[in-house]
Amino acid sequence: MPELPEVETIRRSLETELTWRRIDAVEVRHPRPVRRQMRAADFADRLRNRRVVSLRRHGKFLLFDLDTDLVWVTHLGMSGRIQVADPGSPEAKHTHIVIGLDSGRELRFVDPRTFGFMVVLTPDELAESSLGRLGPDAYTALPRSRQLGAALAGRSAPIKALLLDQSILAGIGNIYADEALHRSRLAPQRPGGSLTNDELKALRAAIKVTLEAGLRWGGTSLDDLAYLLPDGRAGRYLSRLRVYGREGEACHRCGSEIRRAVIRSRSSFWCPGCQR
DNA sequence: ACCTCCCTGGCC
DNA sequence: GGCCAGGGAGGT
Repeated sequence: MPELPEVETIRRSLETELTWRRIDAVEVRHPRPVRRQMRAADFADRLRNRRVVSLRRHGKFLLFDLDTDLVWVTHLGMSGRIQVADPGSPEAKHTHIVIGLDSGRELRFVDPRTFGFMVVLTPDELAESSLGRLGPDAYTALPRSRQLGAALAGRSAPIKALLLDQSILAGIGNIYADEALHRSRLAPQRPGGSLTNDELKALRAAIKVTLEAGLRWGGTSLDDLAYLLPDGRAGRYLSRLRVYGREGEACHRCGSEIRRAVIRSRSSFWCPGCQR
């Protein structure tokens, strides 16, 4: 499940393949991935003959700037993958969108669960979209602990739920939220507004270190391989996870048994021994 | 601020 | 055959 480190890894690996490439052909085979396009036909019409100028990311959203003022937005959802391949090479099941490039290669959007989407937006549409309500990027614009505290002040919701709220911080998902909380020794159930200044500092530092670690290892590919790099390689952070998916195993820090609980209908893993 | 739904592959 | 994974939109 692509979170910030996975999406950033994908963005970086696409940069050489896409920058200044012209889009020659657009084939949409399944309507659902373009559901966010107000007029479905706009997707292909707005992409065709445009060049990709730059590749940006905000939270889990990929933003490809075109040589007009249009922005090609991609969200990978739960199971979305972007592949760049030679036309005619074997296609993955659930290849929903195929975009031909003037390099002779093609970009394929593959997404079994179809939670992901692609859409091409004008600046106005972009501002009005959910991207306009995104909080600061958790990696490139991580707020100081003071600002983080201000955002969490008065909130009784569990800190785990607030870390997943993209309007507070953009880019953290279920895995990195649990990992950052373990690093900061905070229990996921703690009310967001209950964190002391020292705890806020620890949390901020933990978010930074956790995202950097994820990035360094190319992100987390779970056993389902829902997330893979565009060249098909897997991220290698899975074996370094400290709590996520480790229910019943020993905490590397204190030896206690990792527990799992459902918080806001999401699995949370934490160590009752060293997270308070 | 919270709940439900969307979707398929994989596993029991 | 049924359940689980879960990001984000939309509704209340």
